Amino acid sequence: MASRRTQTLEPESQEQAYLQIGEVAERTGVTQRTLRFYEERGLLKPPSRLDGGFRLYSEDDVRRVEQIKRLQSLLGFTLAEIKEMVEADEVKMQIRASYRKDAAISERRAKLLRAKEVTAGQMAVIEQKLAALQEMKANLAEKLGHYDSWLESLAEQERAQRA
Amino acid sequence: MASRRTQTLEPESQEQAYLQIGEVAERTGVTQRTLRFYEERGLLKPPSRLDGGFRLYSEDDVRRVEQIKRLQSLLGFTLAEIKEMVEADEVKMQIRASYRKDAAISERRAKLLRAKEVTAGQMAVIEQKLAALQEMKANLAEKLGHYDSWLESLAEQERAQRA
DNA sequence: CTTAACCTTGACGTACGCGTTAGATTAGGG
DNA sequence: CCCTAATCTAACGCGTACGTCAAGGTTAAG
Repeated sequence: MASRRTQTLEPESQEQAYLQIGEVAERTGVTQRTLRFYEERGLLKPPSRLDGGFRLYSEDDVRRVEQIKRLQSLLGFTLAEIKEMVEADEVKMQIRASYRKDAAISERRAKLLRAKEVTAGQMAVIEQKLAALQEMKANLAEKLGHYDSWLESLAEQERAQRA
Repeated sequence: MASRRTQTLEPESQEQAYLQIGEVAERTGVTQRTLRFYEERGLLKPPSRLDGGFRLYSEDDVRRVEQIKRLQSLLGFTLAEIKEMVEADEVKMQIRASYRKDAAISERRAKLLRAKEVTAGQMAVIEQKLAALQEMKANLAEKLGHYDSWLESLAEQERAQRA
């Protein structure tokens, strides 16, 4: 049994600890197919590769996959919508990377404003969903109250009957 | 031009104002195909029919369709999940209908407890989503704060440069 | 009674989000 | 060097949630 799995692929000195696709799949709970699919659809940037062609993911990639799963399963966004959101994050990363660079101030401000705009849009979507959820929660709470009062009245009937 | 559309189909005396499928589609924003599809999948109970076979929907049906749309588009539930939820509502309706009937008290209590259980389950799901959404909102708010402070520091740089 | 608007039941088509082989290649312990 | 687990690409399959004809039947205004 040639059980492999160098899992961290030797974090030489203190470079990134790269992960192969199987590890990422295990840690995130999605399948390898799904990871390749997300790459196809542009949700994950093409990861670096080992000489043989094996994909090498970073911890950032893992975090992104987890974010995708949250957006998808908990909030019901489509992959297309999620792609827009992660692309906004990309912009943010780029800005952070070029922050100390010598880009023109007006250009940097424009980028920042754009990033802020996109984030505000995401915020609006989320607040809309929040409001809808809170309304539903209130409705359910009301129903639960009804059930309880009905149950109470049943109990009363029972006491009356036993008398 | 024989333009039709009796829309309310004569609310004789004060019986229900029935709607044909086209009206329901228009009011709810879904297609007729979707309404028939929901019926196939058990999300809408088979509506009454006109002698010719035309479907006749009630206002309750309209409300149900709107509820389905909310659950689907805002929260990303599948039709299967939504079916469970509307079936819980059916149970509630049945209970309300048989409330004055002479079913055994223990049986009615069992039904009520079951309905309460199901509703509590829905509540749990919603609270989970609420928590996730609030966390995301907090994250986005933090990002927005970062952007603002960056923009401020840019403005400061600009003032220093002009001096 | 005609006719336009509306409805009916199939039945096939489609976009999304992966699942599932199949066949070849690579990695690394023994 | 060999063996086997792990990964690769390519391609077809599948369940969900409808869209989109096709070929008629029904309703109501004129």
